[in-house]
Amino acid sequence: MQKAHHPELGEIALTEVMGALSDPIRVGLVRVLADGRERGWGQLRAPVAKSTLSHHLRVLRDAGLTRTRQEGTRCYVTLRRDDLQARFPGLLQVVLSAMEIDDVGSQVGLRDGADP
Amino acid sequence: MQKAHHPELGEIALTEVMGALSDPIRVGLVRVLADGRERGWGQLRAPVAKSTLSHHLRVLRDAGLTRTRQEGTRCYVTLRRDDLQARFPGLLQVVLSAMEIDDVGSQVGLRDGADP
DNA sequence: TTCGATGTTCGTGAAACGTCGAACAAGCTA
DNA sequence: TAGCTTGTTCGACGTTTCACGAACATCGAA
Repeated sequence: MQKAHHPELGEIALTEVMGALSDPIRVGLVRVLADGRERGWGQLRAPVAKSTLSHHLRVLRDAGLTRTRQEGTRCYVTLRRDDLQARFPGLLQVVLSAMEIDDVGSQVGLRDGADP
Repeated sequence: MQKAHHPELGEIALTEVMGALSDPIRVGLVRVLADGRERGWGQLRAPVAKSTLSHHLRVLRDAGLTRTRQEGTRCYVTLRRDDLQARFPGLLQVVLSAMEIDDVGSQVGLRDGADP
């Protein structure tokens, strides 16, 4: 496990963000993280193999949507709300609303036992 | 040339919209159409072969972002601003702003002679 | 009717994507 | 030390995407 790359604020590209949000699993992950709380990798529940989940989290990270922090063998993920707001004002908010409207990504959630 | 399929308002899917906006050429096309005016196919200028341009316009159409109208052998394209606003309020506006910020899609424009 | 202009469709190829299981690396724990 | 847990990485596979030129269909003009 090596240190993950996170794009700087100014490096966040719109087309990458859009591409990252073009997959239901990833949209679901963003929805789960939408409340701004940090979540452990293990708390995330998605109907894919763990290698696939790792891949999707990487895409989100590379696009600048999330930040991953490592602690021992565990990882914690957060949505980069402030950075996104600074880079593309209003985008995240509106996209989160759109996710609700379309109810996309609802197959992703938190493992039982995670606090709401 | 057969009649193109346009998704209904309620059929417009967020992930498809996002996917459609994950390509610089298509973002550029949306920017060109952002003022709400109808544009002829021939007015559009993009650094790709015409078959490729046709492909991109199809992706935009299938995603519900644009509407294509046929008149004789010519096609006219418009952005479905009202439909998008109804389906995902605020999304288009915010994305258009983000396009400006990132200056993505500026390689696409109008052919000389088209009124601003 | 013949010609030219206009887009779409087809065939192709290269690249990217989503998915999986297996293998791996790194750090706790016993 | 050995073993377990956690997540990443590595092929492999099939699908999708983007790109092009060529062929085609359709309509208007000559």
